[in-house]
Amino acid sequence: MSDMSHPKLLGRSRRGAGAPAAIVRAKPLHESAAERLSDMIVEGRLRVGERLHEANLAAVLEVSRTPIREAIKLLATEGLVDLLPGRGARVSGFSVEQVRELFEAIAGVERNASELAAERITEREFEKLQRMHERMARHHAAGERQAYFRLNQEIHLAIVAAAKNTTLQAIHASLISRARRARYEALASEARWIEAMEEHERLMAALADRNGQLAGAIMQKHDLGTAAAMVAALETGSSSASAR
Amino acid sequence: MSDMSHPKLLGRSRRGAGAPAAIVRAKPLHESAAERLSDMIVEGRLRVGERLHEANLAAVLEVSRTPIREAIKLLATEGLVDLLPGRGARVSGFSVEQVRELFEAIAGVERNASELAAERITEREFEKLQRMHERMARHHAAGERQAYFRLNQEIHLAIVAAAKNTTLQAIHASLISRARRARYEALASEARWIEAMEEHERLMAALADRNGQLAGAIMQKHDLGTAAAMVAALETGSSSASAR
DNA sequence: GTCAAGCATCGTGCATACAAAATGCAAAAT
DNA sequence: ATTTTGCATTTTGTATGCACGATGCTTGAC
Repeated sequence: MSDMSHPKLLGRSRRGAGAPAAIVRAKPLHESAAERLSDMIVEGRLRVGERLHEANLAAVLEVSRTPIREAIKLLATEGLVDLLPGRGARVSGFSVEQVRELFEAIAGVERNASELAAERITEREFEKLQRMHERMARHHAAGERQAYFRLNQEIHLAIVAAAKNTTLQAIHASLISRARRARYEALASEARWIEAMEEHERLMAALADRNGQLAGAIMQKHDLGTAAAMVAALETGSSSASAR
Repeated sequence: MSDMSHPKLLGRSRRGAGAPAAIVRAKPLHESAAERLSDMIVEGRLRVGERLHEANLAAVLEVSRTPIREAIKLLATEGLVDLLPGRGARVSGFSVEQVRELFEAIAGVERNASELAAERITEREFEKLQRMHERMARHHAAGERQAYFRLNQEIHLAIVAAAKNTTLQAIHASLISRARRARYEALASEARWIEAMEEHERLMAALADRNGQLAGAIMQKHDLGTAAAMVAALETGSSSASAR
């Protein structure tokens, strides 16, 4: 690497020249850098155990080392990279055991959220959820996996949002972003295609009854099932490194 | 401010001269800076809503702005400060509502942890827990609040550790560190002195029986009780700002 | 007298410079 | 041949410089 494209004196020289009234909001560089790095890791362009060389990344992303360092620190708090003291950062490996832990935690959080959601969901929110659920069911019936999975994710997020607890929501978002990687590697979990749909049906029924305990229990079981499928896929595929 | 104590060429010059085999590990500046800032916020030396002026803090902590900036970013992920885009950081306010959310989340996590702990705790761990519990009971009986609360915290941590899920443990640690501030402001919660002890007794019994569901339920109720006491204390004291 | 525009000042965000630690390699000693 | 020690190089950690945006004050117009 180490090309000669020096960021030099450019950087953020121009702005506002393009769209006039567009509130671009000018996302700080360290933020977009973090997003791009996160994608690079999730998509496997940076492989497990690989070092995050600050100067290289700075050159690739065309910023200086400062925002790169800040971005790496952020990724570290998200668990995407391990920070070695004085020896830089590496893409963190995830063992099957760690994935199991992660999904166990997600299951717990989503159970709590489901219980609270059953108590606090508004009629309006519930109707919206119901519509999403129906759309998902149609995609399921049609065998449209991509759309099905996307809606599935959205529904989980909506339920957590309905719990009306931003702290819980933040924890959930963080865990889900970590799970992205595992999902990406094990693009399987599609074996659960059918049971998962049935569980969602029952979950919706429990929410309709505003039965928190039942909704929580179903959600937890649902998540643990997803986790098991994921772990199984990772264990057979087993191209992923463990590290640590 | 802006004193003339330039860090200049000193910094991390000497090492290893003192203790020979001591693995000092040389904590990076941004890390110790984060800890010191965190303490300053928790202890109220930096008040809610107050701006974190990078140059000032750099002078006070006798480092340059760079590690200060990195530390502030870390505090932001921990929720101790709010990051205004382009306008620096402020000590985040916590409304009573936010405290309620926080403790609701803690209650959920500790319930999950208790359930898992009941399944996974080793005999050895349980015995240690039992001894801690007994010591706590003695402090309780003797009216030694400080020691009582310290052991109380340790027991909660030990139970989470016994759940054998590092992800859950990390979430818990993060939430607890946020709760520190609320606890500091409302140094009350001491009204719960008695019920809390009874709940701990029942919790230990449930763990002894390896009854996860019961242990989880007790723990959650226990935490929600603590939360209610805390919120009540904050509402009467009500010197804390809300911000947002 | 109030409000707005312009200007001075301050502060953050990013870039870059520099020093110390870590790493790798080679040469020498065993 | 293997290991160790010293040196060169790479890379991180910290400091500082610089530019643009934000903030606040002054001055002028209505």
